[in-house]
Amino acid sequence: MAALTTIYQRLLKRFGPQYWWPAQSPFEMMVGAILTQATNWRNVERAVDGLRRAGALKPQALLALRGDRLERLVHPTGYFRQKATRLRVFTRWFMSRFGGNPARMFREPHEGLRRELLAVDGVGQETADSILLYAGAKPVFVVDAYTMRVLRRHRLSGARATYEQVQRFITDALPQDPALYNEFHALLVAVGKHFCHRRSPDCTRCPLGELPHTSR
DNA sequence: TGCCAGGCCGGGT
DNA sequence: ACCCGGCATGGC
Repeated sequence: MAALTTIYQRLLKRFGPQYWWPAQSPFEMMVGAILTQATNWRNVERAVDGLRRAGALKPQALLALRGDRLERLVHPTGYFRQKATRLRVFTRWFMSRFGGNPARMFREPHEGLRRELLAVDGVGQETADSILLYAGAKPVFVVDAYTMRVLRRHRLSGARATYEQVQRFITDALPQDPALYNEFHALLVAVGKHFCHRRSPDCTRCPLGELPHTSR
């Protein structure tokens, strides 16, 4: 079976570097991480652009928005009431815990920081790990729906594998390198977007096609 | 037209 | 420890 590093190299050759996370600041990245939950990235871009035009991509500015204004700004991402609330809850935590200062936040060891993030309402494992890797450059691998599907369909993980199991499988097989984790996860999303959807899996032209795969 | 998108939470088994 | 329903808009 092909090692993960082989898959990584194959994907990099096929898709090229992905330059993740597409954000201009750590706070913008963290906002995007919440907005992209179960949502097309296209819609997130619209919302982030709106927030930028409103000058709300700074913690205190976001918190100064009226509730209904914030809801309208995040409206294109769906779940707009939940997400407006989650953004405010997260930002309040970020302000009170770290003074809204990302450098101070990521000075923390990532294990403890992960636990704190998970305690924030609206931040689950993927969102927490995304923030640690893509805003904080911590050596934490992000597992998402595409990661699960791609690995499953190529029989690199079991059908019932959990988030933690997949995460450990990957981090145990690769050097502990944030830049590598960054690129690999982004590439898994790229290949997933092209070839690995929930239904009607078109794995035949997948760059990993030499590997055996199932339709789930 | 329906199905899906870079999840998370709370309640039930 | 899972499993499910709710949350909601925009694109192809």
